[in-house]
Amino acid sequence: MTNDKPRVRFAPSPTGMFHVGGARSALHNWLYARQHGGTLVLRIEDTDASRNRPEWTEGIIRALGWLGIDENQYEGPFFQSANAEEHRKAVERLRVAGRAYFCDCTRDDVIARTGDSYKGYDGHCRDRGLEAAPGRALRFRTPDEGTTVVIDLIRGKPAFENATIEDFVIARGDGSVLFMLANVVDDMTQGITHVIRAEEHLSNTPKQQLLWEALGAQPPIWAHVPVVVNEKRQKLSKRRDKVALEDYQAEGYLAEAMRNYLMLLGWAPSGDREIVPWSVIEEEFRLEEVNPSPAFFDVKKLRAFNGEYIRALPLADFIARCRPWLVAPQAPWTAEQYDEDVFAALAPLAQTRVAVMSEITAIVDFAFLDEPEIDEASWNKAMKEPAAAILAAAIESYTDAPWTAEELKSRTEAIGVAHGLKLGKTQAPIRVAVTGRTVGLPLFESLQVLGRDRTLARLRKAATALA
RNA sequence: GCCCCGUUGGUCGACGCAGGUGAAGACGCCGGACUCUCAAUCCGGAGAUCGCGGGUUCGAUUCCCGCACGGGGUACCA
Repeated sequence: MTNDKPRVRFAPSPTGMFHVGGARSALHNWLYARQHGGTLVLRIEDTDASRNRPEWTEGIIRALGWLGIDENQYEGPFFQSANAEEHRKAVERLRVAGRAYFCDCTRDDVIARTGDSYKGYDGHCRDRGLEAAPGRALRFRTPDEGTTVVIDLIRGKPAFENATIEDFVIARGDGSVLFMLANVVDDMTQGITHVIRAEEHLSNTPKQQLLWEALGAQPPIWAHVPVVVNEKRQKLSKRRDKVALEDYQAEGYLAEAMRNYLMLLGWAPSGDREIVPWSVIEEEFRLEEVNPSPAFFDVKKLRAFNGEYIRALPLADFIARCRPWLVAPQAPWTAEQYDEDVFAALAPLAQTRVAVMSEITAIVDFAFLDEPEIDEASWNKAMKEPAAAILAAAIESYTDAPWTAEELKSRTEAIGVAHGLKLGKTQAPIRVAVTGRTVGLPLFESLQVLGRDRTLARLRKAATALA
C-alpha cells in the first residue's frame, strides 16, 4: 500500500443527474492521476439505498465517458455497498477500542437539552456505557483537546480544534454505517493517497482524518476544490440551477468545450488564451494552483466557448455532429422530408451561426418542412409596404431566372432599385415568405438549395396572404 | 450561535508565492468596419483606489491587526 504513485478516486453517489460540479471534480482527479503516473478509481457510493437508482449509476458512467474518462481510465466502478463487511469490521474495531460508544438520544432529545438545533451533540451518552441494542446509534468519540490539522493542496493547513468537533454518528440504530465512516473505510481499503473533492466536504475532513487515525492508518493528502456557484454566488443546486451534464449534452454542448470550460473555473492556462487543446491542459494544469475562491458557472461564457469549438470543427465533423438534431425526435420533419445533400449545402453557412448544436434544427427547418414555420413577429415586421409589390416582382423575376444565388441576388437588387430600396430592405419580405423568419442563413444561397418550385410556391402563398 | 474557507473590473481569471514607473487576456457590454438579415471576422471603447478600516514603511494590492461581506458545514444525508 505504500507507493509513491498516487491513487485518487472519484466517488459520486447515484442519487440524481450527473452534476457539472461533479464533472469538474472527476476531471481534477483524472488529471492528477495522469500527471503523476497514478491511478483513478471510480467508486459509486450507493449506501443510501432509498435514494439510489441503477440508472443514475449508468448515467454517471456515460457522462464520464462523454468527457473522455472512459472505462480504461479508471479502476472500477466499485460499489460502496459491496464493502459493507469492511465497514462493519471497522465500526467494531472502533467500538472495541473504546473510540465509539452507543447512544440512544434522538435528535429531539439533543435539541431539548442544548436548546439549539445547531449546537451539535452534547456528549450525553459518552460515559453511560450503553450496550448494543436496536435503535442505538454508535458515535465516534472525538478528542477533547488538541488540534486536527489537515494538509490540503489548495488551502494549506486548515486547523480545527478538536473540542469543537462533536461526537458524530458512524453507525445508525439499525447497524448500517454512514457516509463519514464508509467513505473513509473505502478510501483506506482502496489505498487512496489523495482525496480531491469539493469544498463542501472541508468541514467533514477533520472528522474523517480522526477516523483514519483511530483506525491506525496514515491519512491521505486532501485537496478541496472550491464549489461552483450560480450568479447569486450560491452553490449550484439541482432545484434552482441547470446542473445536469446530460442536459448540456442534450442541448448540444460539445464535450471538448464543456471540459475546457470546466477546467477554467478556478484556473487558467499560461499566456493569453483560454481555449486550448486538452493536451495543453493535461500538461499545464496544476491542482495546487486552483484559485480557492468559488467560481461562477457562467453559461453565457460556456456558450461562447461552445460556439468557438463548433466553428473550429472541420465541415465533415460539423455535419456529422449535427445529425442527432436532424432526425425525428429532435427535428419536426420526417425522414422522407430530410435531404442529406441539401443539408450538406447549407451546413457551411450554418456553422458560424450556431453556438449550441440544437440550434441547427431551426436554422435549416425551412429546407425540409413543406411549409415554413412563420414567425409572427417576423411577418409583422417585414410584410409592410411595399412588401406586396416586392413579392409580386420577385415571383415574376424568379420565374425565368437562372437558378443560382448570384443571379437571384442581382435580380433582387434590381427589384430594390425599382422601389428605391437597398437590398437589405428588399430581401426582408422574401426571406420571411420563404424561411418564415427575419433572420437566418444567407438568403440567396438558401433559395438556390430550396429550388425554384418551392421558392415560387412560398412567395405566391405569402403574396395571397398579404392581398 | 459555533467551526472552516473565501474576497483582483459585471464574470472567469493573469501577473504577483512579491513592497516601488503600465494591474494581462477572455466572456459580457458599448461603438465602428464589413454585409442581403443574423452570425462570423476585424478595429476601437467604457469598466478595478486588487472587500473595508487602522498600523508598519519614504512607499502597500502585496507585511501586521481588526472589521465587513459572501460561501460551506454544523443530520441516525452524501
